[in-house]
Amino acid sequence: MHAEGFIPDRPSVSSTLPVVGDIEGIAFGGQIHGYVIKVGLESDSCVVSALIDMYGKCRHAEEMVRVFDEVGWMEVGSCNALVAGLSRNGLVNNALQAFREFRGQGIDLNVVSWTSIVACCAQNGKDMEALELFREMQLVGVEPNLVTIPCLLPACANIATLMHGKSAHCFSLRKGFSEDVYVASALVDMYAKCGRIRDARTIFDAMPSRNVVSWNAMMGGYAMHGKAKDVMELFNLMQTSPQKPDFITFTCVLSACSQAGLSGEGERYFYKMHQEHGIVARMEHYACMVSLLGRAGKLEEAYDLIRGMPSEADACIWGALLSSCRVHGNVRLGEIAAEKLFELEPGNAGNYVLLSNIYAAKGMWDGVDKVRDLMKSMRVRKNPGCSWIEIKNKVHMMLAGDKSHPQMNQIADRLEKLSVEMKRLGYLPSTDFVLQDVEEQDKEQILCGHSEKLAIALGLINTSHGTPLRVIKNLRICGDCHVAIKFISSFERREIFVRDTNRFHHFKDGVCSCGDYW
DNA sequence: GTAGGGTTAG
Repeated sequence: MHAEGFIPDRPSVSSTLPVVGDIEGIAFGGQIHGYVIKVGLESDSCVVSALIDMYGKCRHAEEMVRVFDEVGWMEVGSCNALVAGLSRNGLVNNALQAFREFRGQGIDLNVVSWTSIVACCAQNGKDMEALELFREMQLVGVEPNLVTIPCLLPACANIATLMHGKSAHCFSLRKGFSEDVYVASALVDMYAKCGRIRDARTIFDAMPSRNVVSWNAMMGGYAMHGKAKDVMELFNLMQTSPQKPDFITFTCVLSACSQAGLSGEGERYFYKMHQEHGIVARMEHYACMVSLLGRAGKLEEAYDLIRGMPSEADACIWGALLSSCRVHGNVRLGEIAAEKLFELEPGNAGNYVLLSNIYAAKGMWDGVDKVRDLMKSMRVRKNPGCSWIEIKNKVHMMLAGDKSHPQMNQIADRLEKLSVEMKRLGYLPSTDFVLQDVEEQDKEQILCGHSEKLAIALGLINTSHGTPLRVIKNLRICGDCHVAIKFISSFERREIFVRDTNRFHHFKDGVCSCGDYW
């Protein structure tokens, strides 16, 4: 425009800035900001919103806030841009604080404002807050729209609250939103993560149009449920559709192969990804491949792959190697991986726990002690285990060792009876999974207090015979609990789904869908 | 003719 002698005005500036933000071109964005001041557009509301958006997208949060503060007045558009910008920069608490302030100031917040804050919470691990704000927006008379729903659904999916997810689904059906590709893709994801993989597929099949996210959500769901065959079938079906797979599609395919132990298949996909689809392998793909080879027992090959990588391996990759070493009891490579991980993420307790489990499985107690001392000196504490179960539309949260649940006496009774029955059938408590420095008999007690066992006992007490139980855990499932739940699924004749940080374990008739490798 | 909110993995 400049070259041709035109003078950019308000609309030209307002429509150029978001593009600058999208490509993170702060140098150009700063120039436009200078131009805005020069020609006196700095108090135009559209221009201000666009500037805030641009600085937010370019990760210049301080400058973003400065622009907002300097205007001297508040208007809903720039407030919305600020909340979104804070959220995008991971400043959740600031976003929540700003939002409360806007409400206090009597700003007339609209559906965009409320959707932004719901999205902010859902994207930053504040799932309960997202649900609460969604309820509140309706209480104050702001009607959720087509965009609000896919912002809310990931929160339902994260904490697996089928009740809230279903209610958002019903809302979408009533409002005619359910065929929107964003809404439907988010529904597929939500149902899959709530353990309802078949419902997810029903939604997927009914979609009038699908984009790559829809396909990925469905394949990711199958992968999480350990259904590698379905992932590959869907991948083939996708080839006949107009949608091209992207790098996420391949993480789904590769992780599915890894879960199912299909190392040959996985290696072929890894090759095809580059050769036939022109997708360059990222860290995530290497992590899948390491896990794929490692879980198949090819630990040396996995280590070779890491050493042959074009760039330094990240924590996900070393973590995949360490997990595989835990599965196959490889102390040497486990120590190598752990050393890297202690360097890359010294505060991550999970890595110490894995290494300790490797030592414990080999009876190397001095190793176990060494890890415990290291954790002490690094001031790393094991995250408390936490499990949820939804029973009759109420979510119950159980913390490891917590005795505060109102039905605690019944839970303890039930666990005692389960323990007797399991031992009769040959269960031996695996006290190796207890990392604390306590007496052997106390270890068994600690295992009984694991959150997943508490949640399952609660579910058994409060649901009728034969009802499937669905439990979500914040950490990887404990090895002793995994054994115990297999027994329970068998003699209680219950299907039990446990979603841990990685995947679903579907226990039925004494076996688990993961085939005991995870 | 202009700004501000959207789903997927590891």
